[in-house]
Amino acid sequence: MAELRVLLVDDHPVVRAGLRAMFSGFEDVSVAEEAANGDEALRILDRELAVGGRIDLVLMDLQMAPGMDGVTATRRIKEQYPDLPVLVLTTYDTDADILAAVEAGASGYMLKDAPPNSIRDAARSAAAGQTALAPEVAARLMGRMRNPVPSLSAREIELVELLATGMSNRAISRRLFISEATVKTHLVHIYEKLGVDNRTAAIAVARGRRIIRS
Amino acid sequence: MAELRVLLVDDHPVVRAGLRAMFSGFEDVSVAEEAANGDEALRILDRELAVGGRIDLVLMDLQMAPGMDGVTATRRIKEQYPDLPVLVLTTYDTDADILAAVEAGASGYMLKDAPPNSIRDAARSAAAGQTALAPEVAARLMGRMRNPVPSLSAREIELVELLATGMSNRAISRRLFISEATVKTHLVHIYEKLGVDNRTAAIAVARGRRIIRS
DNA sequence: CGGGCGGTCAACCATTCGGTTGATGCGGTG
DNA sequence: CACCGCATCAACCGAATGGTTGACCGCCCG
Repeated sequence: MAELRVLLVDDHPVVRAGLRAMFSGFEDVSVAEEAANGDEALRILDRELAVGGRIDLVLMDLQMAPGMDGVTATRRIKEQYPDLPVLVLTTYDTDADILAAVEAGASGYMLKDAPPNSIRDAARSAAAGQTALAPEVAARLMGRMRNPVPSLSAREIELVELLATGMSNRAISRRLFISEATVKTHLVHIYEKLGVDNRTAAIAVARGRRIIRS
Repeated sequence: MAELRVLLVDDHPVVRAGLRAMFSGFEDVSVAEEAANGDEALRILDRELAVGGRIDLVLMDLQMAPGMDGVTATRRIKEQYPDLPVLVLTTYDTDADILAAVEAGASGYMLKDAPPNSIRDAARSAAAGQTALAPEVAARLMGRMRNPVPSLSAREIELVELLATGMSNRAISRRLFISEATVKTHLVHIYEKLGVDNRTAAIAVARGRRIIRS
């Protein structure tokens, strides 16, 4: 098989250097380009693919300080280049992050503290059109499948995330373009599922269960 | 000058590989050892320095998933090897992290998204006995000096910690053996100091400023 | 010693939140 | 098709929380 050409998207030069060093040990994978944020990644893809260049895989961090975040960048990339696989490589494995990445069209979800071999294997799988999930991530998804009762819906997780930022019901309703009544209905469902009876307790439980990032 | 021998402490293999790759470009700096957490770092130092080995600088991450965190590890290292400089290299630049690192005896505080040159220069400075601060970090410290943020009292911090567990005012009053009225008074003061107007926002701000640990 | 600060408490009122009932529409599944 | 889960909205009420005023005490510091 031809050499795999990868675009790295991560705001940390140190991480980019680490991945570059890691891949340099394999002859069938090479880092073709690097971007520090989503905007830069899109510019590189536009430029590179327009002139007949080749990129086989995007390695995407989710947390990026300034500019476009990883989820948005992933969504944009999949809109413009649906066949280009995007493998998320990040630090956290919360439900909120995983669901957002999957919904945005990611081909896989790996954690940065994984051993180099796993990351390399995941890159190859994703480039081959397969789905590559870290064991921890796969376990969380399986848990949601098997046991849908205690797990929140995607919309409810969205609510809890806003809850945790300290927003009032009114503020949340405006942010999500829904009525305050709907917010309250969602909250009641969330309280039931988490076994609590107020918002601060809901946040505490959601943090403990890694539904949202701590 | 003799070659600088560095101990890397970071739980991410990718980051360690990146730093190793970065330093490999300079002949006067080399990565002598790597540790994935604080315990491992201390074991390596004990073993290495006992047999006459040489370590000139510790590069320390603050966030490490399992085992000893970076601040504790730094404190322990400075207790046992006061002359061994520890340069903190982390992702976040919150006041509490910086102050905790400085209090623990760190010789400097750099951010991972800094350009490789800056990190290399900081490593050299720290090894030479100087203090190395990232520009962003220096700015935050200066800002605190000029414009001290109203800080919470010990009692108020106690309140916020209970708040974050999801307890009601009544529950808090019972836990602390004070009246509900007193709880409310404390909360009003906390809201003023943090610039918010409800409990969940207070928790969010306190987390953001690392007043309470997540 | 006087004033400031932190901690305690009370009474009062407005606002927000929690909880219920009931209802509509949509999409997937047996 | 009928059912069910999800998301949406409304009206209503009691409880909790937010905000204000005012007060007392102990401690430290100038």
